[in-house]
Amino acid sequence: MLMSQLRAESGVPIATIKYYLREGLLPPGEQTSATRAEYNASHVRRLRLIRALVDVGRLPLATIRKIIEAVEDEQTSVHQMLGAAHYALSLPVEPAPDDPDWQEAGALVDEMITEMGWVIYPDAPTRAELAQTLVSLKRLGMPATRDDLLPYARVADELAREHDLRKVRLDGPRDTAVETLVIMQVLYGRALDALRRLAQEAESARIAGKVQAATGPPPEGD
Amino acid sequence: MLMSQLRAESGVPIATIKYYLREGLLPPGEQTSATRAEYNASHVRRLRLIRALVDVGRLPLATIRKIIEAVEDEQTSVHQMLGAAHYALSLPVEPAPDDPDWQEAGALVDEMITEMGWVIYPDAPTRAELAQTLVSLKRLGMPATRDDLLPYARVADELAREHDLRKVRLDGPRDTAVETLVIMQVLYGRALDALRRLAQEAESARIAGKVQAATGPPPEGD
DNA sequence: TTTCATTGGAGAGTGCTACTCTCCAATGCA
DNA sequence: TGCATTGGAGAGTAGCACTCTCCAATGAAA
Repeated sequence: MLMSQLRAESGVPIATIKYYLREGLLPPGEQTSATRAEYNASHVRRLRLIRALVDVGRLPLATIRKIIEAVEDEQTSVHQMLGAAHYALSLPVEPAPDDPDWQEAGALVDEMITEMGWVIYPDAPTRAELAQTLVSLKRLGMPATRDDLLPYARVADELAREHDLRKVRLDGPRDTAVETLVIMQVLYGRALDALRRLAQEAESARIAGKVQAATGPPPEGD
Repeated sequence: MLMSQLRAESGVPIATIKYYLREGLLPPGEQTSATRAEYNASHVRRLRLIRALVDVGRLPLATIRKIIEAVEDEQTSVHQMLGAAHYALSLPVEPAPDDPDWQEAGALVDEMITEMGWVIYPDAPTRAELAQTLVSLKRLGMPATRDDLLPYARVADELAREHDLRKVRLDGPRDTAVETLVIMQVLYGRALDALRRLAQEAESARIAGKVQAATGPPPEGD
């Protein structure tokens, strides 16, 4: 498959494909002559993954590249790749160990992890990310208590056990496993986000008893 | 409160405050002379809201502005404001009515909404956003069925009913209600995202029976 | 009363991301 | 032989979110 066919299959413009090649997001094709390279179905698949993570998942290319690098490093196990993917997906947070709010938030996160019986790497960046979110909530005058947080944790646990990880074939090919996992995390995350909005809208309409007022578009859209 | 004090209270640099004023994200202070304006606690609160939505929620300023405009329009009811906020929060999606994948996804979304007993405005952009996510999943070779989706919908419904909206005082002041709602949607959304990652990590570690390998940092961080 | 740092405001400039465009020589199909 | 296509490199662009510079008016301090 030549680049123009890759473009046709994936829908991604050639200039963008060239850019992804340069950035290392897409592995080079097999060079058949000085001006020809052969691409295959894995390239199409990779392009579709990138586009889904960019368009739907709103992930920056730097994050996608980190995930792809982990996938392509033959040294890492499937579980290390999962760790690397989670590492890449968490927002960078600078811890403020002197801030009492930060300490309190960290303690709450740890307490909740214990309560849920989760075994988590102590330095997992996701811990810090969650703590940061709790700090923000407190600053906004809406501190989250243990009881506020636990329902969300239980729901996350249920979804991870019963659904997210059920789709991932951990014994299958390495790249497929992490790809599936990232897709479950990111795209189902987006779906869950949208579903929460739909549920909120429905519930708000129910409370208000008047549907149209609750759901009309704003005065001016774009 | 002068601008320099507003800066001290909120932690936001003066140049940025000025920028937010220009962009209409922050209402002007009360002008007391040609070179002096008085700010108050509502300005501090607004700045904290903006920073939380930017830093934690990763929302673009354009989205935040739309939400703020809805809040500040005295004409709209609390429920219209909720609609406007959801409208602003949904990713822009261009529908492809000719695409069979799109039609199938839309049908699945409608079926699920009916199944959940939700009453949703027919043109709600969140519908289209969810449909778009389903199309992406299909393109990636992981089509979501009714049974894949319903558990997530049930979870969203439970959280909206039992937690998200419980915190919102719909009978209270307009601005507070929408602010609370947006915070619940966006910040708890981030928290849920992080919790799902923690739960996945814990579950993956449980399956693998080896914690360290699953959670170590990637070969090179930044 | 005279400094002189501060203030509000406007405009231009910056850094980053994610492309997108232009150019070019080598190639390979017609 | 002719000429569009290809791969590759570099520069250019658009949008976003600031950030910097400048300025005259001001008001607190000396």
